Amino acid sequence: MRNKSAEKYQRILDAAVKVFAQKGFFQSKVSEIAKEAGVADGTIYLYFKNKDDLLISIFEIKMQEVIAHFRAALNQQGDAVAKLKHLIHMHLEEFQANPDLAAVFQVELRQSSRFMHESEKMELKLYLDLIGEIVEQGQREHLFRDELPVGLIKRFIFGTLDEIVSTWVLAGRRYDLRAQADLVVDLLLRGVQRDCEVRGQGNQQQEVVQ
Amino acid sequence: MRNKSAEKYQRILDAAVKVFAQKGFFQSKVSEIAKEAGVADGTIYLYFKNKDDLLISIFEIKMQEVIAHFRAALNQQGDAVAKLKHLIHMHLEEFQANPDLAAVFQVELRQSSRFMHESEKMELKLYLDLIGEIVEQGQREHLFRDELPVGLIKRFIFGTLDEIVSTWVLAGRRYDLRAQADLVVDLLLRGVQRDCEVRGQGNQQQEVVQ
Amino acid sequence: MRNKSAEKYQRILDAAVKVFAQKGFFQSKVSEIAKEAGVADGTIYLYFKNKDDLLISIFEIKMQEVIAHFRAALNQQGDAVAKLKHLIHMHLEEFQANPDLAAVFQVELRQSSRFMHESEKMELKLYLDLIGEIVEQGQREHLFRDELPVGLIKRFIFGTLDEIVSTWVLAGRRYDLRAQADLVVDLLLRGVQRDCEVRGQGNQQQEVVQ
Amino acid sequence: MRNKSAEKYQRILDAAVKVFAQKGFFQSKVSEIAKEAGVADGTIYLYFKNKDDLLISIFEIKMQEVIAHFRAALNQQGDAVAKLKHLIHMHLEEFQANPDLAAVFQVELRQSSRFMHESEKMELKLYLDLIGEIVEQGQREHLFRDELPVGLIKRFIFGTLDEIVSTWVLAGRRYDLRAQADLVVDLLLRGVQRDCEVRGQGNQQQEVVQ
DNA sequence: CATGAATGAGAGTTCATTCAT
DNA sequence: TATGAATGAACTCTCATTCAT
Repeated sequence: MRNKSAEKYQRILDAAVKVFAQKGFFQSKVSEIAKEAGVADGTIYLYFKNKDDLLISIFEIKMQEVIAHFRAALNQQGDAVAKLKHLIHMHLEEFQANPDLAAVFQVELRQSSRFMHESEKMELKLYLDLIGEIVEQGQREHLFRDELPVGLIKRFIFGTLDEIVSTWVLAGRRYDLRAQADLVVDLLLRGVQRDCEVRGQGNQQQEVVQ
Repeated sequence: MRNKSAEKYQRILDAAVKVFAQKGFFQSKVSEIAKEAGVADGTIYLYFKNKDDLLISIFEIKMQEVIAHFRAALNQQGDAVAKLKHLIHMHLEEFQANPDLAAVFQVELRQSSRFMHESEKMELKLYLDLIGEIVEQGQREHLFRDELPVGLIKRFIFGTLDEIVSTWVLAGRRYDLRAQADLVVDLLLRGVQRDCEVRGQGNQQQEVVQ
Repeated sequence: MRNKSAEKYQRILDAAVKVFAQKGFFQSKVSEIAKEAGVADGTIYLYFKNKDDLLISIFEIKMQEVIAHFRAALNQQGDAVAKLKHLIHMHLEEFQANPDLAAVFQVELRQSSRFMHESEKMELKLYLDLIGEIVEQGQREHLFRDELPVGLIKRFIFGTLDEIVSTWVLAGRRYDLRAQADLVVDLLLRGVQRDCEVRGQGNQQQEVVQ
Repeated sequence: MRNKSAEKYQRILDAAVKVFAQKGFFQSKVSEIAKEAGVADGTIYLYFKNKDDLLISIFEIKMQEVIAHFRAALNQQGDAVAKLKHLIHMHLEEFQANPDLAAVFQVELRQSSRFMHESEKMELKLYLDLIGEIVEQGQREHLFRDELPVGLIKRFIFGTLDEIVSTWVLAGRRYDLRAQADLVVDLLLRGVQRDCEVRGQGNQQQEVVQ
């Protein structure tokens, strides 16, 4: 029972990701998602409150998974610079590997009035916290500029990553997102690292947007 | 005649900005916009093809105005660093001064499938070009790192600004956007300037996000 | 399930016949038909593509029924003259018995641009074929003038019947349509029968139009 | 003034015939007719009460012209048989020469609820009267069967002509309508003429529908 | 738990008609 | 008379949600 339920819940969620990614939130019909998931329309309402809830749930579930996964991986890393590098790589790789999810996160999710206008987004805060912890560690380790407020820096880092992914999604996900990872690392570190230790890391450069 | 028409077109456009900003694109009813503009529902269709066209037109018209205005202002500035600083300030001030417009640009516009999926967005390209010109000038003047591809840098700059504004909009436009200008200037310049000339500009810091 | 669906389909079809007959196609609202059928507006769209399709379907379904019914009845008759007489009687009786259907066929159906302009009307062709077969049989039996082209004669017969019914409908269906049957038989037979065998059949006469 | 007005009235009427014929009554927009006539939308309402009135007026005006014209021409003819033959020829030639008018009369006019449902149609009665007079003359001259009621015979004649024209219009006006005139004359005369004088007129036959 | 037929509120859009100029 | 911008009532169709089976 448990498992069957959980499996159907998952199937609906995956179908929703796929359909939302393809058609956009408002263009997606509940009946399409149902068909994609191989269930009846009404069944969806046994697992989710409504269409909006379906979208929000995608975000919440996936973010929880991602945060748990990232947090575990970061514990394997040493100093803040190493952690930040790793986070950036994982962030980009995650979306590269799940392009439909990327589309939903970067575009469709923002079409849910509930998501956009309610200030909840607990999971987003948790992700920002994850970044914030790295920044704080970096400042404690005297690797990061400590005159910068953490609240701003974590948003700066997240914002850059978010923008990179959005641009990639809107450009049709045609180029290799991971290839930009090192460059992004370079740019972000230049912004946040203390002066002495920076200079002369990345001069890598490959595939370029247009 | 001319003026009356133009004035009504403007009134509808402004009403649409206001209503879209308040309610979101899909939640906004054409009849609400009509009422806000003080015209009949049908009148809107004398000036715009449909609801989608209304949204797209807001973007196009406003971008054209902004680009013309910014370009003129930038011509008053000297080197690329001065120009970039000024652009950043203008960008943030513009949205600060027109918060409804900011909401439409950063959130609602992305809800128009036509806007998101059609690769047009000519005006957006023109704005990126404007940034690109500054970057190229900076590289010619040996002020900006020339090993970085212009296409990426201009997106990096735009992306950061875009994200800053989006964050502000989504946070309820409660803090002073312009106050972040100098910090953003600092962060972005650190990323793009050549090593020697950077260091030790901004350590300013004021109002902070949350 | 089967039956419930079929029954609802039928109910909507009958309601449409009634409303179209009363108000005319363009004056009929889908919501009126729904109310008449005792279903929700949206239900109609589960069974018919749109309002136009509803009208076309009335024609197709009813014609299929009529053609099958007529063809079976005609097989009971002997020579072409007997068959033609019987067809005329059945044609007029059918509409007399279903005055709403008559109104839809003779007036409203011609208001559907799809019906009027698309050259389909397969069922109409099938009905003309039915008449054509009688004419051909009549020519084979040397009962009908064989110098006349079948294509014209069958249209002449159908046209006369069609006109008789239209006149009756437009006159408010106030008189007895069947009473004209024998006269029509007389007139049509005079037109198509070979010279020798005609003369002196009908001198019947009763109820007269106005 | 008079003339200018009359000329504009005429222009609008002609434009309406053309547009109604092309698009059908309900698909025709008043603004299209205005453009075709080279006047402003509002101007039409100076000459006609509304869209329906425009359609009715086409019928009335044209019928008045036709009746006057036909009546004059028929006075040149001798007996009822000659007159009927001439009427049939004129009827078919008139529509052949004005195909747009034919489309409006045979199809679009029946889409005006006012035309179809109001029992007025004075002009139609006048035309039926014209035919009726021929029939009465024919009975007086002992050329036509006098056991048949005039009311029926005139409708039979009109109905046949009407059907012939309708069939031609609905078939796309692709064949020569006049070519059928003699055949129609033959068929109709067989129906209404007294037995002795008929037989052996038409064996003509040419172009045939499909 | 699952189904999917049925619901019905709701919104975008059209277009005949008006009326200030 | 003539204009044509403005009006706003009205209608078709969609689709999230429900509930009897």
